[in-house]
Amino acid sequence: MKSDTRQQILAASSKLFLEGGIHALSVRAIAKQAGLSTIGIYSHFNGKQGILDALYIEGFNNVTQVMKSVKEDSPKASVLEMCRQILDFSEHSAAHYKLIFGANMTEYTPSEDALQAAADGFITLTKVTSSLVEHHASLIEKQEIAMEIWALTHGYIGLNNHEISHHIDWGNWKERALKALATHIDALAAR
Amino acid sequence: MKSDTRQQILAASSKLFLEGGIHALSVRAIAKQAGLSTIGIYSHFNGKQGILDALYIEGFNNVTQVMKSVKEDSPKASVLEMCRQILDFSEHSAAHYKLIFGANMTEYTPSEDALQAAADGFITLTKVTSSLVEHHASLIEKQEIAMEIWALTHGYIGLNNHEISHHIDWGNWKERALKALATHIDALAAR
DNA sequence: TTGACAAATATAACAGTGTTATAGATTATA
DNA sequence: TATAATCTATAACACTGTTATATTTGTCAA
Repeated sequence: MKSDTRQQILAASSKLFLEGGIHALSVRAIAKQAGLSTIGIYSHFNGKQGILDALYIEGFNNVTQVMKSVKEDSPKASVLEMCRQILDFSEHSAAHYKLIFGANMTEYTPSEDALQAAADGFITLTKVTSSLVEHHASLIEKQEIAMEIWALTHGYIGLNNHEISHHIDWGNWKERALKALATHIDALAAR
Repeated sequence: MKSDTRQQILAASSKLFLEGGIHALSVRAIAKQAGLSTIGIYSHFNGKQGILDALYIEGFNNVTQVMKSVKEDSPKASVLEMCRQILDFSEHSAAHYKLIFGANMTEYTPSEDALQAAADGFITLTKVTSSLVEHHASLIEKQEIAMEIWALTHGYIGLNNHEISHHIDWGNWKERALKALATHIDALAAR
């Protein structure tokens, strides 16, 4: 098996994906872009599923890396900066964002390996948000905080991506999201 | 044009949709379920688009109706009850929920009529959440509150629908969402 | 009532989708 | 070098939404 073929297919897939999103990823388009026939997509990947898994893993690895690189002076500042990075990611890597956070709206179901990448992402998020609570807080408490930050962050992204955001005063939505997050983080401290 | 045909097609579409979600809605499946050929889907509706629009409008009308029916003793109780209803809706009418809030993840783009139903839904949400602020607050301020409540509510639903929710302690997610919403509502009052 | 025309509907055909089957080419091994 | 194994191209399959063509049904005027 030529590992070069696998790489060619992956590169072609990435190019199409970044240019046209998930819907540009037909097996014929990938094969044409790679200068090959479609059969390699089945032998080197698990068909279309394997292509999407590879991109899903890439997407989560990217956002997880971004979360890990956050270094601010205070817990609150760190969490807010991480959320800002996620908000930015949802725009700069919209195709990846839609794939990794919108899969449940489509017929794609991530593989176990892909889900592991998602779980690692949530673990990273939990580590960063954990700084908002005391060190002896239980794992469940820490995950609860992470869920709240996750929900508010991705909720704002969901609203940004929904058509009704064009019908309301949506001017500087990221600053609004961060303000809401700051409000919520302060409230967590007082809870 | 027989309006009976239109109703047959709509009834068949609804049945398939409620049983199998959006992916059960091929034009051939709809036609077979209705005991007709596919052509009526194009003449009575605008093809597949028109079917999805009709279901989208129905979905938003349903959730908007639910929001309007909330009557509690206090602004906070009313908003929380409304959010509880939305959380329930996301489970009991999962197909509708995914269609109306997940459209941007798929290739379906709602028509202008469908978007009007979505906008009406947001207006209703804003009316209910407006009770959390003073009467003389500006429309922009009221929409900002509505956005925050929208984001936190749908953010939790998004987490519930994401595969990672199976990898964390997600026990009673609705109570957790409502607790986070209560925390946020209290913080809004103090802001 | 009949015939012409319009509207509605059935069926066929088209171009696209992911996947599998078959054929052919290339590589590895004895 | 010959054979077997592996890889890849191509064809075929069943499905998708849509349009084209054919047929049936309904309407209206003479």
